[in-house]
Amino acid sequence: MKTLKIPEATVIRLSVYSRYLNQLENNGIITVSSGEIAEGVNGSPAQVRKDLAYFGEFGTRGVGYNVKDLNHHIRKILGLDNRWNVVIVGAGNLGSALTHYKGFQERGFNILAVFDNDINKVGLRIGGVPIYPVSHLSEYVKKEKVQIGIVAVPAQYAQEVVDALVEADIKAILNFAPRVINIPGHIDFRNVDLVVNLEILTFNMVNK
Amino acid sequence: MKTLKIPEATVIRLSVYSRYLNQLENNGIITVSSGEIAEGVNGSPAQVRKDLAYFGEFGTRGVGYNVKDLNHHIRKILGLDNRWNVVIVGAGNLGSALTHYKGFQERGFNILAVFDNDINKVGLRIGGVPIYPVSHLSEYVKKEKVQIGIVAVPAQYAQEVVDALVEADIKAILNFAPRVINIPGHIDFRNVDLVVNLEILTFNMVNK
DNA sequence: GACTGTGAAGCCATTCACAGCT
DNA sequence: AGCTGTGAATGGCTTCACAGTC
Repeated sequence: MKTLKIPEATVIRLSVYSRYLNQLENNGIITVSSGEIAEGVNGSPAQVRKDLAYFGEFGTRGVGYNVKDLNHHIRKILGLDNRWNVVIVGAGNLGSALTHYKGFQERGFNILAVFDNDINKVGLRIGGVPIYPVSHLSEYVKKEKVQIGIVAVPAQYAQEVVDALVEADIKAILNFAPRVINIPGHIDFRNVDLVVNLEILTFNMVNK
Repeated sequence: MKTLKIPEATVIRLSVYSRYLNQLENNGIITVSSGEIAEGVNGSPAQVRKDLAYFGEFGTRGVGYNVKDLNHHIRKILGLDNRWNVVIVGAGNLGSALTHYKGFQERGFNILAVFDNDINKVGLRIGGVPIYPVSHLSEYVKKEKVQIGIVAVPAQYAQEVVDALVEADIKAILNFAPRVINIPGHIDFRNVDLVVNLEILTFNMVNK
């Protein structure tokens, strides 16, 4: 749809703007300026305006932005105007925590099922979400039209889990396993690497 | 120490290179070229060389890099030549998962304690790590020389927990709460935002 | 007067291409 | 011949500054 290339940093900020706008909406605030948004998210006014300008003209000169309208636009831009089906692979500590995580539901993500190979976990539920064996993963993803897979298995199993998701024609994957993953370019893929994040902190502490 | 400004992207890649070099070391591989590293981490050879060149000359022309030496250098650059004391605030699902997470210990992070206000959790242990009340947080951080705090509390408590860590003169904070945090500039601070990561994926799926 | 939208400038990171070693 | 180290070129993101609108 959009052909113009959008910086990933802009997309990240849009998500943060949206969360801030939710807050303003809850406080009954009608109008907001780029400067106020900037203050609320620790950014700059010019950045806010530039980010929004990629997608249209949402504001009124001399006035600012309508909070509700703008938030609606941003949610639509982010694809949050309808809900997404998600599965989590790995029912260990991290997988369980992600399954319980309230923030996903609130933002339009339906966590449909968790997959694990531990025979003692299969059949149980995590906060209402059923646990199935990994052998059923591909079939389930196809049948239930799951678009997003979250990988929270130990590093050595991550590639095979990703392969199974790819085979099932998943659209996007969020990977928590600390391992370089090979994946065809047409699938959206992101890593969340907990150790790397800590090591950036130690680097900064040591090099100053 | 290092005055030259290093791109954050470079630091992230160094952490990934180091993990890949561990793998090579375990496989008994002695020498590696920038091209092989690039292949192993889905990067480019020029990028690998440029990243390393910020910190010195670690390779031999015509030959490549000594795996063990290079890994040692990178770990030192990242500040991993000695261990770090870490506390986790929040003993909920996410805090528990992070406490159990094996990857931290392996890379030199000692998780000393977890803090929570739930009276039913205080006094218990998570995989051997004791849970203390949040009221003891500042005192503990000072006394035990904790350098890194991980914040895994609900969003509405995140700022006050951060304030307590700042007051205790913590050096760095990794925040998992989906909330904009205000923090003095001299403290190293990073967000890991799970929802934002999913929303980047949905943005990419919708806009193609 | 206030605030948005945007071309231009400035800044930063990545890629290129080749000189320099082994 | 092979591979590193690096200045130069390119590409991309952010900031600036102001014209346009209410």
